[in-house]
Amino acid sequence: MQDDLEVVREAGDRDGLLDRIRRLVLGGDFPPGAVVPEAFLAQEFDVSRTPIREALKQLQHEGLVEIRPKVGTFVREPTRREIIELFQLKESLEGLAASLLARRGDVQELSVLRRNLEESEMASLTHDTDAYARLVHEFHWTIVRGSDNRKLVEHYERLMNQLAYQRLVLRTVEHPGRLEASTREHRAVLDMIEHKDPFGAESAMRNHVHASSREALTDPAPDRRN
Amino acid sequence: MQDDLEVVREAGDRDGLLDRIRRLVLGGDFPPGAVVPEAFLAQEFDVSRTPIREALKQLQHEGLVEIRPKVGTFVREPTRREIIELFQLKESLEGLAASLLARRGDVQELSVLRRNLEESEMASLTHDTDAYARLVHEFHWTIVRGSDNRKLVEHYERLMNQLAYQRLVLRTVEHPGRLEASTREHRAVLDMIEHKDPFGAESAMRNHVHASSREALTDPAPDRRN
DNA sequence: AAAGCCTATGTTGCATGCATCAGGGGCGTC
DNA sequence: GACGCCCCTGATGCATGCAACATAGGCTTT
Repeated sequence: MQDDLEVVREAGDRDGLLDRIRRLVLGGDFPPGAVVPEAFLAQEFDVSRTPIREALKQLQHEGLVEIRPKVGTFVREPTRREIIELFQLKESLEGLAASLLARRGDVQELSVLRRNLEESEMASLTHDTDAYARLVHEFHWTIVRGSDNRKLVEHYERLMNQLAYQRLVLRTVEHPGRLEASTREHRAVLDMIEHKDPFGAESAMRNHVHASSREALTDPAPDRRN
Repeated sequence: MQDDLEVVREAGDRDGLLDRIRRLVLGGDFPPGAVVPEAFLAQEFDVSRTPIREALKQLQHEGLVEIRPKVGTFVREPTRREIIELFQLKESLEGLAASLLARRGDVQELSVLRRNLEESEMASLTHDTDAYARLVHEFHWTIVRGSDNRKLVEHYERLMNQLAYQRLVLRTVEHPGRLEASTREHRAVLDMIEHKDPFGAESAMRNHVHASSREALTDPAPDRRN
């Protein structure tokens, strides 16, 4: 049930080098805006600069870093505007995913989602926000994977990488009352999927994402620099 | 009004090398499934293999080629299933774009779209399918760009690259009666946008994409190998 | 003749070296 | 003291060379 997506190694990806560097960047080990010298990464991963450069170029393509020619590679922090744009996309893609899953009506996914929802309610009651954030993450991913549309999964993955989801989800979860509302919305989505109502599922999911995005974009940790 | 998107050169992209190789691959100059040796491209573009490799890795990431480690780079032809998946995404993304444009109600884009629609009707009457295909292409791109959501544009671009649009659009256009129906659907979309009705615009656009995708996936040039 | 091994070849994967250039700091000038 | 010029440093961008490996084809063996 864990991230067994993308088990396939990219060509020549020395033991998943791309993934490791991506985690380094996403993990916030580097302050956003900081430079990430190729030589440092090369030494860090004990390879030459060549494969490092290839990986960095991919990360640039993914929008995670910015490579300023002849200057260096910088960790890219999405602007507020980009976050809004990404949430609009998220709403659309997850809506599609919910719709497709509802149409398929796959029992396998449904039981996973039901179980997830139960655990979420538990975490909600005990106010275990960490567990809750993790469960939300799994809930959404399960639905996206359940769409059985690999291209959708790929695009969603790119999207989520750029959103640096973890922090934002935590923000959302910390809003008073949001946690309970979120759970209700999840249940609504699951209901619609169980009723095999693609349109309703899409609508419910979009409502949910929209709501959570509004919370993610307000108050806690203002950080209005962008 | 031409593809002035992505004018910015990627870092170290020796004069748009990535774009040039992408065009080579998309242009069908290589038979799908054929190998594209790095050495050949290196000679072709008069650079060393290093920047070629970087570009090829990106193309793999875009899903346009497949790099089999230690074997070679192969032009990737989407399977029928992938085409279906991509059209589902297309429907969703263009629906979002239409919705956003309708909400913005930008006059600039509207006049472009009106003009495009007029020309389309001309091409429809004279059965100039080439011109029609080009106009359809512009119509959709104008709406996507008009969404004023750059991330959406980026994802759409990736999507369309994988769809090798040209061929499929031509297929669609060659369906009897489809050409007129397509024009009507375009008008419906534009109407909704002009009325600043996001929901209606999204719906109209999704209907249109869905219809055209159904045609694109049937009869002409069966090619059921996948 | 069929099957299996083995070598030959073409290609990739990566390390290394060098040219190039952006930016910073020091110096001189006004 | 402020401004501007110039060199210097550090990093990148790319070419090149070599090792490793997947595949094909022939050869041997049964």
